[in-house]
Amino acid sequence: MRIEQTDETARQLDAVDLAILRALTRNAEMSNKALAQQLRLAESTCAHRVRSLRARGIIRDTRVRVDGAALGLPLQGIIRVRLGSHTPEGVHALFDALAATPKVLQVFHVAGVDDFLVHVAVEDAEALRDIVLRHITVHPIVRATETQLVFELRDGAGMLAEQD
Amino acid sequence: MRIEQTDETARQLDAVDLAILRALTRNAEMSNKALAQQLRLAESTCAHRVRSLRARGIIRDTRVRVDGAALGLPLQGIIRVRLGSHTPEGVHALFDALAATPKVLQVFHVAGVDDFLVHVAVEDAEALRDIVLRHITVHPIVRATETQLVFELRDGAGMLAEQD
DNA sequence: GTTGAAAAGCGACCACC
DNA sequence: GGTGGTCGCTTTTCAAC
Repeated sequence: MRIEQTDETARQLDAVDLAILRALTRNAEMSNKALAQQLRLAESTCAHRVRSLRARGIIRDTRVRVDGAALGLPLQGIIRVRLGSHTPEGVHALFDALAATPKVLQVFHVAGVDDFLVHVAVEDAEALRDIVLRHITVHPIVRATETQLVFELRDGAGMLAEQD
Repeated sequence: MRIEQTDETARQLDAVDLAILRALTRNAEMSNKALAQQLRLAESTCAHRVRSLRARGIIRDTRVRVDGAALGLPLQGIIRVRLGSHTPEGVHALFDALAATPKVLQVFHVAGVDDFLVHVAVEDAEALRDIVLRHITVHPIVRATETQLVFELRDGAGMLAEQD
């Protein structure tokens, strides 16, 4: 584990903070007691650190992750969206509409070949078509879409991985 | 809220289960007591439901989300990866390597124009180039990459949204 | 910033409906 | 499947280092 901090934002995070973030990023159900034991801290110290990380906004929130298949949404897709016009109002309105669409998990507003990448979870191929036709290409601003089926989605090593 | 369940997998999830999932998907820090009050359930009933959802794998896990900018990784990108050959061993090995790369948040294995979409968080443009050159295009199986900068990433309405 | 010890709150379990 | 009560543990708080 690297101890010294290099850049200005990370300077306020020491090795203990990073260890806490690593643990809670893997499993946030862990009790404060267990976390303190693992890091060889007093329970009160550990609780204090965690509260501070939340207060500073470094820990944004805590969420459960739901199994899509168990919910009847076994299929995932990425819909690449290209626009025909790019007025700020039009782009923002579409962004809002995409994010508000049921079964949409994440919306990436990107620079590059595409304008948006829409990650969705659906029950079957027909539901996927429904989203594309009834929620995306209905917007006149959308010039073209291209849908990619997700075979598998894995978590990466993440922001807190040791450098290699 | 729709009460009746239509498809077979969701049949085992009633309106109360869905309400629990909706709440914990937004904020998993909520205490069992608060959750029970919100849903007008007895605390023991509520706890029983939540434990059952976990045991059945419908709730996969609980995680904190960390602010990338606060950690010194303010830039996000999507790297689209196309392969030159598609042997199962080669594809799997690359999948493993991508998921194990520091600063990689998610890896999508997809069908379509591309083979993988790699979502990364980095400190600056040079770090992005480093990932592409030193962790992705180094693999001989990779034919081409195309990088898209992420302007903004929003959560969608999600799997539990009411149908519209 | 860190610690240990008391007080307050919470969740696990039980018999019962 | 849902209810209310008791017990044991965890978290919070606080004075002190």
